[in-house]
Amino acid sequence: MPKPGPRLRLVDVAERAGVSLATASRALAGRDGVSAEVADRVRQVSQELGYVANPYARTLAGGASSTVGLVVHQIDDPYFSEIAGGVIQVAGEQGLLVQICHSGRNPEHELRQLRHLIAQRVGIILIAGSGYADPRVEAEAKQELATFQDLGGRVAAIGRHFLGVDAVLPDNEAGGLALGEHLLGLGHHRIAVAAATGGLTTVLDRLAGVDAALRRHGRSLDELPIVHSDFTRDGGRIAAEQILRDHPETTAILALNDSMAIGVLATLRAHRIAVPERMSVVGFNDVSVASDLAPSLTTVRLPMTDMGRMALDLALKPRSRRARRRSTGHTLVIRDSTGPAPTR
Amino acid sequence: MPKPGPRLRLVDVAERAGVSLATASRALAGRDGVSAEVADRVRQVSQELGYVANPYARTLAGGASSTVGLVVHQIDDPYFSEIAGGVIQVAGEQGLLVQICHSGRNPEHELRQLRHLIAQRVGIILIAGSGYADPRVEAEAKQELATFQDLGGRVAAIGRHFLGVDAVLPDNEAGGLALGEHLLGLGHHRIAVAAATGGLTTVLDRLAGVDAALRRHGRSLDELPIVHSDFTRDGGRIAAEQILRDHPETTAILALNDSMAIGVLATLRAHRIAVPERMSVVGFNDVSVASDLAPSLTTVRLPMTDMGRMALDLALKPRSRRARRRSTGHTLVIRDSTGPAPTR
DNA sequence: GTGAAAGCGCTAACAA
DNA sequence: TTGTTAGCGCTTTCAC
Repeated sequence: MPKPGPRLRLVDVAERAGVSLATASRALAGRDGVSAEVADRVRQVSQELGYVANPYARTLAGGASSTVGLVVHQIDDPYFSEIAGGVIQVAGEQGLLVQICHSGRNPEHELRQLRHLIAQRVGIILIAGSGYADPRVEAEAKQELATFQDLGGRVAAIGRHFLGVDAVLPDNEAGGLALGEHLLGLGHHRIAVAAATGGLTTVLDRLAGVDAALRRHGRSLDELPIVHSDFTRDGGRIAAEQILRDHPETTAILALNDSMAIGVLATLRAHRIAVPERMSVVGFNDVSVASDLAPSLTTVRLPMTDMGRMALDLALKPRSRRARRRSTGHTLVIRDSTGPAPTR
Repeated sequence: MPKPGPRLRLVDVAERAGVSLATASRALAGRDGVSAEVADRVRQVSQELGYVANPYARTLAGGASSTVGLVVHQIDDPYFSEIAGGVIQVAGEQGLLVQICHSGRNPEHELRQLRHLIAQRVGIILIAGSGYADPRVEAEAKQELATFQDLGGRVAAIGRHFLGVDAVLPDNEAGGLALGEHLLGLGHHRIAVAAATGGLTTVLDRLAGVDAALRRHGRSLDELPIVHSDFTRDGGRIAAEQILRDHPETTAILALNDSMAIGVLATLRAHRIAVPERMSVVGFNDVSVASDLAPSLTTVRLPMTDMGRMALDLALKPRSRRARRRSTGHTLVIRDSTGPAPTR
């Protein structure tokens, strides 16, 4: 592995500006104890020379770590890549670097990544993706993050409530409610749910929303077939096959995210089942391709890019006594994959 | 921004193992000059204590930088997020960190990002996305990367030939040829091309392939309408609108990437033009949704995830005298968006 | 307001 | 084979 070469150092800037190392450092850090003119001159010179501080030296000397660690399940899942896009935007504006690593939807692996990031002394950790309903699974990560924060690190979560850190929380329950109401409003009584594994809070929250909608109509989630699979297209395919086999009377499939909905649509197409004439389908998230599918997908829009931005914004604020929570809002986007329940 | 807290240091490990700092350093780095037993004991102790080296101190002291800088146009473009997925996989296996930044399809911004990464002392730079046909545009980046390499950095490009560095090169020309042959074989004579801006080598290479196919049939690219737009869905929409307006006799649209093809399909759907009965459409890349569109998209598959892996693999090898080139291979994937040219 | 000097934790010469 | 020591480039006391 390569070694860094000789480059512009702060002394060079200081020399050119005719000040001491310490003054130059203060000026560039924007700390006070430097006269305005001197500070300006230093910044000017630094600009001209194209000086960029060596982050290793800076961090080692007890300065700020300017790197953000972002933990996602899988970067090539559009949900996460859009979030990452938002994070990278803000980071770019702030001159921060973003390190991305995969947790692979696996709590143990996630914990390893977390520890690695902490050992690497990142300044900020952003952790995205559903949390686990079982508090024991979250406990270690929570502990690790708490220690990290006590040592001065900053943390924000995206889509997890039980980590004891600042969090951006998608409107999962409200979104589930909106989808449920939408399908019920179209006259669907035989609704099946394509869900991910039950241990995820995202799944539980979205289901709770659906349940709330059903209860408004004097029904409940218990009556619906819920097939548990993965939050992926393949998961959607598997769930759809099972629904078609075990619950042929179904007129609407509610997939708990868009990836699953895409898998559901593919399966229905393979079975030559008309959407929405014979079967309505809804997803969740509104990833960018949702509008380009055929039929285009009715779904709940979450502002993924903004969620990434919000998370980093939160983490850039000083830590507060209590963990902050930011709700994302949501929008029901009605497209062509849903229609009135077929009349028999 | 936070400061790192007090943590385990190498001296602590050395002390516990009853050796000096230097010996401990050597033992953990796996360098020789340490007896096997001592080395083992040090590693043992380090393990037990859960010691992880401080990368800032390590790098500052002239050690290896273990971070990889990955420059992509836009991480939430599936082409790039799949590449990033491959890079992150390999990096995870090697214990490397991946820093991702956006160039935003803008040579100047890309140059800034490059300089920033270099200033940040990353050890490896991976640069993905089409290069520019104008050598002057590439010149600065090329120069910057050459200097970086001379200082011991490693670089690999994905999809760019003119950077003078190791490169993973997608089969753009051969893929273009395959698509051209496919459409001509279906009897299409009125083919229009939805291309991105002409300054990109990817565009030129793919067009060259199409031209080669045409020439085999006694024709040439000059006869075809080529609409230049962006490598995005919106770009595809704009191009399709223009093609429909100016070249209504067209029976096949060849989009130079899948994003554009998706935009083209959306536009055709809006115009109620049947695909493939009245119009065939092809894309390029085979992003994962291509198979889930309706109609599913005929396209050329590039192994994006592998391309990411290959690029990092290349960069991890020692630099060779001449820049290496790895071709990716490609596969024509025929799906439902192409059919025989309509007979009049 | 400014400068001199002491580290931060590590690697790599240089000694032993 | 092992230990000692001088930096790497920066931030931050502590003097002035």
